[in-house]
Amino acid sequence: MYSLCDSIENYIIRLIDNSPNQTITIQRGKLANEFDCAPSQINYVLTTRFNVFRGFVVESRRGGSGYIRIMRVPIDRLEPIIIYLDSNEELLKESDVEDLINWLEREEFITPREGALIRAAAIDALEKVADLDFSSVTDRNQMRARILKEILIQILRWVE
Amino acid sequence: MYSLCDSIENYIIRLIDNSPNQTITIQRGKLANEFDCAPSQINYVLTTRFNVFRGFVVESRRGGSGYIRIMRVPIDRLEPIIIYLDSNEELLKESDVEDLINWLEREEFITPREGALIRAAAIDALEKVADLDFSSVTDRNQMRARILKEILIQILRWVE
DNA sequence: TATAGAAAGTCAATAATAGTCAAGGGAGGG
DNA sequence: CCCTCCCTTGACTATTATTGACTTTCTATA
Repeated sequence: MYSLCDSIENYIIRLIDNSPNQTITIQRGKLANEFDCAPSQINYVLTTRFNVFRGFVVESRRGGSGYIRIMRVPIDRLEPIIIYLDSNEELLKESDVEDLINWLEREEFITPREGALIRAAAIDALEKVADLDFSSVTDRNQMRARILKEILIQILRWVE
Repeated sequence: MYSLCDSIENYIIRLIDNSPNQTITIQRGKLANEFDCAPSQINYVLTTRFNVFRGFVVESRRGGSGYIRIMRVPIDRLEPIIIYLDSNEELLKESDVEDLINWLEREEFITPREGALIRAAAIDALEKVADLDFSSVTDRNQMRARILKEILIQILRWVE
C-alpha cells in the first residue's frame, strides 16, 4: 500500500506540521536507521518530495554533527516560467532574458534594483567569457537559463 | 546537534557582541582548555568562521604573552572586494561566495532577498553544469567570480 | 644579549557526516 | 509478455570536524 518512500514523506510532513517554524532539522543517518533503509533513500525522498516545486527548500551540512534542514516555503505562479526555462535552456537568447526581467519588473515581482542585479548576473557576466572554456552560443544560453531559473526559484520563495 | 566547532564559534561571537569595540583578545591555549579540545581546533574555527569573507580580521602573536585578536570589521567600500575578485578569480570557492553574501547582508549592503538572488546566480546555477562545456573547478570559480563582480558593480551604482 | 620556554601555526591523518550515481526490482499498462 | 516508471540499494565520492605531532615565532629573564 504505502511505499517506504511514502512513509518517510509522511513522517517528515508530520514533523514539519508540528514544528513552530515550518522547519525541521534531522540527521540522515538517524532517520535512515529509524526506517531501516539505505541512507540514500532519504536523499531520494528529499529530491522527489521536498523540492522547490512542491514548496520546500532543503539545506544540509556534511561532516561531524552534519544535518539536513527542511523548510516549507510558499510557491506561486512563477512556477510555469521555471518549467519553461528547464525545457528550453538552449533557446534562451539574451533578448529573452531582457524581456523576462522587464516583465518581472512591470509585474512588480522584483524591484528595479533587483532587476539590475539579475541583468548583471545573466547578461553582463556572460558578455566577456571568450577566454573561458565554454563560449558557444548555446552554452551561454544554457548558462543564462540556469542563472535565471535559480534566481526565479529564489524570487518565488519570497513572494507572498 | 551543535558541533564543538559551532559551540566555539557561538562563544566567540557572543564575546564580540558584548565587547565595546567589536574586538576581543583571547589566548588560544586558554580557550582550548575551556572547551577541552586540541588547540589547533581553535585555528580551525578561526579560518572557517572568522575569515575576511565573513567580515572578521584576525591577528595574533606567538611567544610569551601571545594572543589572538579577533575584530569584526565594518565595510564601507566594496571596491577592495571587487579588486580581490579580479585577481583571484580561480580561487573563489562556493563557500567563499556564501560567506561574502552573508557579510553583505549583515552590513545591509543588500537585502536578504537580494542575497537569495545572488546565491541563486553564483552558487545554485553553477551547481550542476557538468553537461556544459566548461566543467573544471577553476572555470566554475571564474564564472562565479565574474557573476559576483558584475553584481557588486551594480550594487555600487545603486549606493552612490 | 643569548636563549629557554611559552606561546601560536601548519599539516596530514582519521572520523563522522551527507551526496551521487548506476544498477536492479517490482507493479501496472499496452 | 515486455516495457516503463518508480522505488530501493550499495558502492563510491565529497565535505566538514577533530586531533596530535611537529614547526615557527616571540617574550622574558638569566
